Amino acid sequence: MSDKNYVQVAVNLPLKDVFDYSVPRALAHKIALGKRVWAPFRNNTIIGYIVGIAEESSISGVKDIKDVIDEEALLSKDMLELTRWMGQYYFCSWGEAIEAAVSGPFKKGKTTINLRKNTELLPGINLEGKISEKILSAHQDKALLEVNAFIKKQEHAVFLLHGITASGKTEVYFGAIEEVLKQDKQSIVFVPEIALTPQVLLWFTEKFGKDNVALIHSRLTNSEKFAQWQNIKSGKAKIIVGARSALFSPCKDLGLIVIDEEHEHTYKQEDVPKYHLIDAAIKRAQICRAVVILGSATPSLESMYKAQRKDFEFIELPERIKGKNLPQVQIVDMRNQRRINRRLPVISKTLEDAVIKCLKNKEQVILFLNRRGFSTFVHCAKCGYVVSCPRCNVGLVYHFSTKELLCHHCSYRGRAPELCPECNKDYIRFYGAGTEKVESELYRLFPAARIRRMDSDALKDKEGYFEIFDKFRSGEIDILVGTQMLAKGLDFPNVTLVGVVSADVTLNIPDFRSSERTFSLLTQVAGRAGRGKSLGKVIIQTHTPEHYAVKCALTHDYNTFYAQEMAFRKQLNLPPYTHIVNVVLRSKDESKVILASEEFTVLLRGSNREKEIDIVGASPMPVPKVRGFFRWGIILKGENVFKINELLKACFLSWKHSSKVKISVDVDPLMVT
DNA sequence: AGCACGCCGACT
DNA sequence: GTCGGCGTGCTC
Repeated sequence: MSDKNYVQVAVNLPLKDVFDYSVPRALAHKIALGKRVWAPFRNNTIIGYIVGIAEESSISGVKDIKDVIDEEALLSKDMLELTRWMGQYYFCSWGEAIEAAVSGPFKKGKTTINLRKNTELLPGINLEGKISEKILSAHQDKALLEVNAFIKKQEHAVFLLHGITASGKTEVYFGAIEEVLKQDKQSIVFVPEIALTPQVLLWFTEKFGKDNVALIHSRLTNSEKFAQWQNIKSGKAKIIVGARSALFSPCKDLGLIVIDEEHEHTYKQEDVPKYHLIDAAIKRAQICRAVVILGSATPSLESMYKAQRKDFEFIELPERIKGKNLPQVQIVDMRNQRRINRRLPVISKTLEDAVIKCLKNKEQVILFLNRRGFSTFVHCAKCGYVVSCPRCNVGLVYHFSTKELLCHHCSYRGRAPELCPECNKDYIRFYGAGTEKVESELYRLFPAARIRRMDSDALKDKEGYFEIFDKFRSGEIDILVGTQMLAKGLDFPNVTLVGVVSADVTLNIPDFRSSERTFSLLTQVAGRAGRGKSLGKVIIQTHTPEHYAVKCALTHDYNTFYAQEMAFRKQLNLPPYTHIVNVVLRSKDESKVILASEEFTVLLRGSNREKEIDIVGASPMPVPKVRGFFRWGIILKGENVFKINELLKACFLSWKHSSKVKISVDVDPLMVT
């Protein structure tokens, strides 16, 4: 019998994947895959993860590991496989991917944590869980039957559940989870934002009892995370509700993954490893033969495309439940509005009248504008000077509440100049409306109404997300104005009017997905109207009423939107027909970034022998300067991410660049040009 | 990434 | 002289 003398160890550095270490005899019995070790590295000791065990090593001068940290493996075999795939797909090291999978309480080599008393999810509430028999619609019933067939077979499959707003997707999730429970397996349910977890948690605890439900998201304390982690690991918690990080829940036996609002961009992690939850969750489900349900009223083109290619099973819920009719949508062409003092009104006469009617009927109104602040454009009317961020060069936004100019890229703060810094004249003028401006207009137009603003600025003081929503639901607020955080799937039965102050904000973002974002946002926002007894109404103000994203939202027509948008993507060879890998170079020294990106582009082009990969760039990023760093990007397009990554890896190996230039790689980025 | 080494210019 | 900025190479 030969000794297990060597281990392969992954470390949290952007380096090669694994390092070999020898195992001293005294530690030999403690070695196992997925355990952490203390490893000598250069002249200090770092944490490593055992990802392989071998009888020999080709490395000369291997060092002994110093200690084995864990009694029991921290990472399961499945988790090692998942993280290895993540590293390969998202162009980071295995160790970096593992680091993302390690929960807070286990960071820095910790193995346990003192539990604080109050780690209960819903303190004071004692929910037993009542399996209430809801009568499903024919469509829901059919959907559930299809999903449960796979769950029963314990076979992996991905379902795309396209259900219009208020079509009862949740009931399908419930039914699938019940089926998984019969097998004594676990389910993970993802929601796009931490702010939504309490609501969803409540639904699930009401249904399944609070002992069966766990919660995972990044804002829990380490003590709370540890308690939840243990409940999941032991198999006690059967349903895990969570945000993105719940992907790494240490499930004993995972049978189902539900991703609600699958089109949401928050499912993409913005820092390394820059993974997309959908792809990573599908990978995890493949590994453990679990079923995945992706639910949305406006599926991402990526998911819909896969459904059409039969990579995903496709299910539709085409009707709203029990007589909740789709709201009537009306478009107001802002180009036809009468100017007042040479300015276009923020709120059109049509919208104003509709609000008045609502208030008269004691109904509630949601006004939506995806832009914070008061004035989004501050300039000198005499010489044209635009007040911009010194670190990012983008226009500063005037915030009325703080009387400050704020950079929405880097949070730079400054005072609004009284005289133009360029020509010294008293002609500084404020243009462009944000949520604060809408709020002040509302006070002017409807002095008797109870108005509240909800955006990330408003949440900073006194009231939180939930308090405002509670007050709105209980009728203490008549008009709620805010950014896209209002669009999420919450129910307000008394809301009969939803106004989109400007559909153009999202439409004009210079990104190839701006139409998709706009259509989906308009549809989601419109879905907030008419959830109660009375018919809802939606008013969309825009300067481009002829745009297909706006037109399709008008008629709730996903299929037409999909067809048009796909034609556009096909023409430009964009996702979902291809995959994009974005290489971003940044430096405080502008000439160094330009030089490096041009050099690297030449290198990439030279190595791209088969011409399989489309190389675009190098060019400055849409926001070329952020926090004083100049940014240039190279876009790589191809059908196969692994092939793009191969090319990248080869070029990185044969290229030395200035240490002043930092490089990051984003696979399947959400934003490019 | 983070650190040591070695090369240059420019200052008490 | 020597301090420090920066490119280069390496980490089992």
